Amino acid sequence: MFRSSILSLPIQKYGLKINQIQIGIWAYKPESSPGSRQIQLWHFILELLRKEEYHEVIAWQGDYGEFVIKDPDEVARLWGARKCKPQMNYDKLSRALRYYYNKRILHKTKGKRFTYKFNFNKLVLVNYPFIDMGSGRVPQSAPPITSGGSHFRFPPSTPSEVLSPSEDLRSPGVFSGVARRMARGSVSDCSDGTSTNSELEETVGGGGGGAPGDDRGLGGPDRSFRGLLPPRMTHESLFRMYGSGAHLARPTPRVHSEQLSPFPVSPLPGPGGHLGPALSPGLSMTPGSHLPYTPSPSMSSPMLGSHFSFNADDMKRYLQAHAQSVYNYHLSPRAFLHYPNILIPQPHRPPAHDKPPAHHLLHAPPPPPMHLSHSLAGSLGAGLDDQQHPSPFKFKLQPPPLGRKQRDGGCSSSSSAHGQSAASAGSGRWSEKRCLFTLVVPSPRHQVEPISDNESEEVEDDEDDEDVFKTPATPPLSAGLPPLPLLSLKSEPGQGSAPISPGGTLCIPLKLRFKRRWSEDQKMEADGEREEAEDKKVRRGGVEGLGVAPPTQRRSSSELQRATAQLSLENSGC
DNA sequence: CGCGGAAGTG
DNA sequence: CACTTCCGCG
Repeated sequence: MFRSSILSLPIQKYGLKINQIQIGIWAYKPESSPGSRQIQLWHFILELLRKEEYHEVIAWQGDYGEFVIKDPDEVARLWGARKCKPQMNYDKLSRALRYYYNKRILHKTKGKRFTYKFNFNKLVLVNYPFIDMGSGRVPQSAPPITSGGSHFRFPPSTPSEVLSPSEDLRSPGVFSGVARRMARGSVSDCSDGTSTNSELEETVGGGGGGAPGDDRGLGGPDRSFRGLLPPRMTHESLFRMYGSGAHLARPTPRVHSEQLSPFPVSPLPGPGGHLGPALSPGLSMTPGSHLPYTPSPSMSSPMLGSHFSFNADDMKRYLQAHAQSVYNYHLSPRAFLHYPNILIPQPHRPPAHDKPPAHHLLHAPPPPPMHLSHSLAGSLGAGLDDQQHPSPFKFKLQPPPLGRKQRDGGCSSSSSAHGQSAASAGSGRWSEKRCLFTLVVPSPRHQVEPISDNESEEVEDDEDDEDVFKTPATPPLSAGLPPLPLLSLKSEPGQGSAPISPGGTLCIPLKLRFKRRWSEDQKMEADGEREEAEDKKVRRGGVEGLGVAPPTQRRSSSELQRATAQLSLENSGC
C-alpha cells in the first residue's frame, strides 16, 4: 500500500504544529486509487491557461490572476472530457468554480463575464510555469512563477479553509512511462466514449497540435518561462526564494530532484513528466546537489503513521521541498506570505546577478545554493530557537482541523489539543488532508508581539481582491501584495517603506521583517480566522466550531504550503 | 449570468 | 474531499 498508494496520492495539506506553531502542510493523501488521481479544476484551469492552444478558450486577462473564459462551453467540454463527465457544461463547471470561492482559491471578477480571478495570495504556486503564454508575453494577469514560496505562513488555527492540494507531481523518470502511456490515450477512453477528452490529452501527448512543447518542454528552456515573471518579480526574488536552493532534498532517491516534495513522489502519470523539475526555473534541480535527503520516516510516511519525528534538517528539506516543488500550485493562502524567513535578505543573493528578466533565470542553471533552505531553516531554527540545530522535532499528527464539512461531519479537530483524537477520528486513515503534527520543540521564543501595526495587509488580499478594485486604494502596501505574491514580500507595511522595489529587491531588515511578519501573521490570522469563520458563512459542521485553536497558538501558527507538481492534462483513465 | 443550498458520487 | 447535478433565486 504504501508505496503505490503513496505515490499516487495527491498532496494534502498537513498541519504542523511546531512549538505551538501550527503549520499546514500539504501532503499526499492516500487516494484510494492510485492511478486515478483526479485533477482538480483549478489545476486544470491553470493548465489551460498556460497552454497556447487554449488561449482562445481561456486566457489570462485583466488583473493579476484574472482570467477569462472565452468559450465557456469549450472549457466545460474540456473539463468534462478530462473528468469523463460528458454532461459537463458551463453551468456545472461554474458551480465548481463557485465552490472555490469558499476555499478562496478563486473570486469572481464582478462585472466581467466569465472572468474569474485566482487568489494567488492564497495559493502557492511554485514554479508554475507559465509557458507559452501565447504570444510570448505574459499578461500581467499571469501568475508568477513561483509564487508560492513566498507565502507561507503559519497557519492560524483554523485551517479550515485551506485549499486543496495539489496535484500531481510527477516524477519523471519513473513514471514517465506511465504517463506517456496515459497520455497516449490509453487512458483516455471515457466511458461515454466521447472523444472529447482527447483534446487535452492529445496535447499532452505531444500531439496536439499545438503545443507541444509545453509539457515536455523541459528541454526547451524556453518558452516556458518567458514571460512569466510578473513585473514585480525579479530574479532576485526568485533567487531568494528558490535560488539557492540548490540542494533540494530529494525525497526519494529515485526521483530526481524534482521531487521537491517532501513526500514521496507521486507517480502521477503524467504526460511524461514533462515539467519536470527542470522546469522550474527557480528551482534548480541541481543535479549534484541533492542533499542526501534521507527520507525521514516522517516524510516518507507521513501518511502512514501518526507519529513521527524528524530533525531540523529534515524540516528544512521538507520545507524546501515544498517550496520548490515543481510546479506546484498550492494553496495555502497566506501562508507563505507571512512566513518570516522565507524571504531572504538581499545579502544573500546568489551569485547570479539579478538580472532583469526572469528568463534568464529560468534558463540559468540552478543557482547554487539557495537560501531558501536557509531561510526555512532559519525560520525554524532561528525562529524557534536560534539556530538550526539539528534538534529533532517531533511531530505528532493531529487531526486536521478542518472543519468545514457540513455533512459528514467530520473531522474537526483543529486545534491543538486533540491531536490524537482527531487522528483517530480520521479513522486512522489519512484521509484527511491535513493532519496536525505537534511539534515539540524547545524554545519557541518568539512570541508574538502585539503589534498593531499592520493595517490591513493582506487581509484584504485574499479576500478581496475586490477590494483592490473597489478600494480607493491606498492600501497600504498590502495592495501591492496581492500582485506580487511571489516573493512575498508584500511590502512591508508601515515602516518598511521598502516595498519591494520593482526590481524585486526587497530589502528589509530581517528583524523588521520578522517583526512585521509576525505581527502580520497575527493579524492575518486573526483576520483569517475571522474570515474563515465568517467569511463564507462558515459552513463548518459541528464539531469544529469549538475547535478553533486558541488564540495563543494561533498566532504562531502558520501554514506551510506546498504544492506540487504539475498538472497533467491527461486524464486518468476514466 | 451568477449565486449558493442540497443531495449525490466515487 | 472535490466536485457533479439539480435547482430556485435575483
